[in-house]
Amino acid sequence: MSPRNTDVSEQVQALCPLVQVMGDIADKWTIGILVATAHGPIRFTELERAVNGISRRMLTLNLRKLERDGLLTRKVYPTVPPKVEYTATPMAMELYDSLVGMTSWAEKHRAAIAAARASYDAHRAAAAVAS
Amino acid sequence: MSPRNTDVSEQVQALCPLVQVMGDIADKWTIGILVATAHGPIRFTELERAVNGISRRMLTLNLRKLERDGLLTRKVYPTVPPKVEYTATPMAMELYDSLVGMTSWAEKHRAAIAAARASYDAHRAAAAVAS
DNA sequence: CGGGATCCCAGTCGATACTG
DNA sequence: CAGTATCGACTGGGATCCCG
Repeated sequence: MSPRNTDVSEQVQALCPLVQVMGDIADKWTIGILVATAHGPIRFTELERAVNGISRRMLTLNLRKLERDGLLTRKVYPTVPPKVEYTATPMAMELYDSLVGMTSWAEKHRAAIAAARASYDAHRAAAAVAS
Repeated sequence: MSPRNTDVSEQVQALCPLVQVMGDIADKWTIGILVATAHGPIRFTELERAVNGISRRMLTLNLRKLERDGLLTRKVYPTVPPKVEYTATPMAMELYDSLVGMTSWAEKHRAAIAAARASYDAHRAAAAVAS
């Protein structure tokens, strides 16, 4: 075995596919990409604009990851200039419903969350002064 | 303006609270913690075991983040030894339904995902040999 | 147009040790 | 028990250049 015991966590990952899968889905960009692709085939540059603030590199990386997981299909049209379309698979469409639930929840409660943060920060600032 | 144009993304973050909120929720550990806390008050060490593979540090960090966002309440019992309970707020309970949807989706499709990965990797390995 | 390859910094994470 | 503090390793992710 490896001298580093870092692989304890690797073993956990191996034993728990759920964590593995969720770790892939529940990442900063994946949700946005999935939501963007769920409305039908979409091109690379369209995605780049659709997913607020993502870089070309991260978009590519995430698209590959999702393609690998079988959530997206990549269709290349050998034209000039090239054209590539990404489409959500049925499996991804199933997930999409839960995703919509999350985003609508976020939209509904974002004001409350902002308020909670402000309150929390104010409280901690006061505590810092008192110290 | 700053010489670096890195802060373009910072501006995007500021303009889009949704991305901000989702970035917090859709992280590797948050989902697990939320699911674990949704079943009633739960103690720190119980959480540590419940959330598969999380380190003590990350647990603390995430708990603070969720508390700040108003999703968790932290109740301290000044006993010896100390006892701290974390409870999901109503807002978090609303989110919980979508979370369950995601995890059950993951559980349902994890085999298909594993197969897709294997197929994808095999395909790429073959392509590498052919090069 | 849709990437791949490389560089590199900043932040994040895990391991470990210490504390009330 | 429930954290905090510190440190080093790793990596996410932007910038940049290039290619079919």
